[in-house]
Amino acid sequence: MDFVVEHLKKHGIKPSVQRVAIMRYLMEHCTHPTVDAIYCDLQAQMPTLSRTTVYNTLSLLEDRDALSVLTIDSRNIHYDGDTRPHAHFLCRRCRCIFDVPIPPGSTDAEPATPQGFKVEHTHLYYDGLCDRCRAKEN
Amino acid sequence: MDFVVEHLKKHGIKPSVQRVAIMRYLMEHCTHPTVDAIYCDLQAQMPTLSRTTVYNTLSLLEDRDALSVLTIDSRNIHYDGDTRPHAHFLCRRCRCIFDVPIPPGSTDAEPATPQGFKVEHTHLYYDGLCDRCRAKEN
DNA sequence: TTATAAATTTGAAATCGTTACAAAATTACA
DNA sequence: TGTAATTTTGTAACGATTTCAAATTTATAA
Repeated sequence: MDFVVEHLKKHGIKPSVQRVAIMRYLMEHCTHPTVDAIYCDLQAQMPTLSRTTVYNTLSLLEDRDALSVLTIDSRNIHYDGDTRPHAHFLCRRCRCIFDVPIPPGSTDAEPATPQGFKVEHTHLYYDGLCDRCRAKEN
Repeated sequence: MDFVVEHLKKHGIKPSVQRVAIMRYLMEHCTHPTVDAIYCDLQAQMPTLSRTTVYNTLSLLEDRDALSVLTIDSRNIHYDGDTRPHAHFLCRRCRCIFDVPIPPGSTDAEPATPQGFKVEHTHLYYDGLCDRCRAKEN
């Protein structure tokens, strides 16, 4: 079975044409796309696709933990189809988001949240300048 | 000299009445306020304060690293006058943001960013349920 | 002090991302 | 095949943020 359909089913989501297309887009692109990027790219092949459907679907995927929501960029929400643990880096100049491995030491560190708190997700974000932009900056 | 004025000067910011009021608000409240919270609260004492000034000032403070911008909540940007390293927890139910100490092990862990990248800020975010909401959830 | 320039603040209008909602289309099921 | 449930769609509304030019305040020089 298609790995995208399988992924949706595993998270209790009925695989409609639109949902599969959106989930596939997320799993096949490592660009951490915004709603708009997903909508614009997919609309080329699915002319009837609605922006609302993209919003609805991403919201559903989020609720079922089938994707990761990146809030690293204050200007736009980005989405990541790769839910395995990894950190992210946002370049403040080109505004690209890069995947970064979690530093070895910090993986095992337990969140120091107060008693009774239930941690469901952890996000490690960096920002600064990527190599290209760092060169251009001077 | 007033510690707020001092803080602004240290970051190369001319301490106007509005800037001091906004920076003071951030330093005296540990609520991680939104633009709206800052604006509404301060307007009670400063009736002529403009929303645009709050936006302008927060943007200036961010550029000069005089505050910390929290992107943990996808619905709203929050601001933190405490720039010392610490993590944050967002409750998905009450949407409160809590300060969390950085877990001992992870502090020294160097970011595993690619060669040539310049890390300027690090953010560690958790989300889930706070103790109160966890109790109510059932 | 007074005049002039520079910096800051203000409010209105525009913009942009997101949500609400009801109708249309599709899918599941009796 | 008919009916109910689910999903998708497009429009309108909403809310946060930005733009922008005028008004105000502050700094500087005569």
